[in-house]
Amino acid sequence: MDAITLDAELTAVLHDRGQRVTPQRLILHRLLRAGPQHLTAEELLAHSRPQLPNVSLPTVYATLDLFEELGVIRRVAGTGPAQVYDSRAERHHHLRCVRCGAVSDLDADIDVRAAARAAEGRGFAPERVEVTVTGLCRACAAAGAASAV
Amino acid sequence: MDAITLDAELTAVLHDRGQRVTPQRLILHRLLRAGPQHLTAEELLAHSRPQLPNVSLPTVYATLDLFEELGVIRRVAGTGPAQVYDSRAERHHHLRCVRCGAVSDLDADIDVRAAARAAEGRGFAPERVEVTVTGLCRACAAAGAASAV
DNA sequence: CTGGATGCAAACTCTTTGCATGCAT
DNA sequence: ATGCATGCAAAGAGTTTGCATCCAG
Repeated sequence: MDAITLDAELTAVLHDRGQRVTPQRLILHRLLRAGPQHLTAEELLAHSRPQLPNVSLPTVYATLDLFEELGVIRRVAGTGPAQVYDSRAERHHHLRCVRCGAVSDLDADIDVRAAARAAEGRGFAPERVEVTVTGLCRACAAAGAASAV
Repeated sequence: MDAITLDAELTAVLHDRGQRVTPQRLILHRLLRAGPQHLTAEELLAHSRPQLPNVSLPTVYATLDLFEELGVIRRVAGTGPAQVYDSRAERHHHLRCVRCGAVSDLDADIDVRAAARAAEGRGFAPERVEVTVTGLCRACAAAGAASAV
């Protein structure tokens, strides 16, 4: 299956699966394509309010689960309380600020084969290898240097 | 500061910080050293029951926070509901099963400098680089092959 | 029509907070 | 004696579930 990046593609995939094409799904999908790459369910709900005044949080969660199953989005592994979803499903890596919790993409050519091989050697069937760099983002590093007097 | 792996070292560090050496802290520290490497607060509570019948969950959380601050343990980035703590603080990587959620260590020599350099290039001050391999653990791969008929 | 999807409300889990008591120093 | 740490209870945040209604097919 190819990437799902248009309304028509989402529609086709849903039909194939015998699932329905609802305004909520189409609009949330559009918002995920157009909006911030990393967001929580609550944030997506807030973004959708103008176009879907009555959308509910359970629907947002259900839709995010569905989109994750379709490979449209991914959950970002993290240590905070709220799940962060990533509207880019393709393989890439992340920076996470330990102070403000912000997540941003790290597009770097990291050789990850050693990790996959090591995992296979332990009987593990790797699907994905993700590299996460934790530290201080530019803003927090600056603020930290000032406040750490 | 060196690694804290003995009661005496924990005692010394706590004294240095003007904090108290309580039975709860000592026993939880011992359990973390001796028990499973990856566990949740609830699991640690359960493990501590025999030795600390009255210990409470808030105390476990407070102690885990403290130990994380001391660099004794680490939180494992994940997508599940419950925080998983790792009693090994030294740098290593993780395998996470997408089916059963199990976390295990991956000790592999992965060259992570490219990621750190890329992060620095974006104004990020990297503290740690972690590689997480997601996929199916041996048990779930076997079960999946059977049930995915 | 029919059944999957939605919205609402409530339940549930995990984690944090407030406060009185207790204990390490 | 001092005040940090604990235990209990309750609150809070995030997520899931149950169920009646609605709407896409």
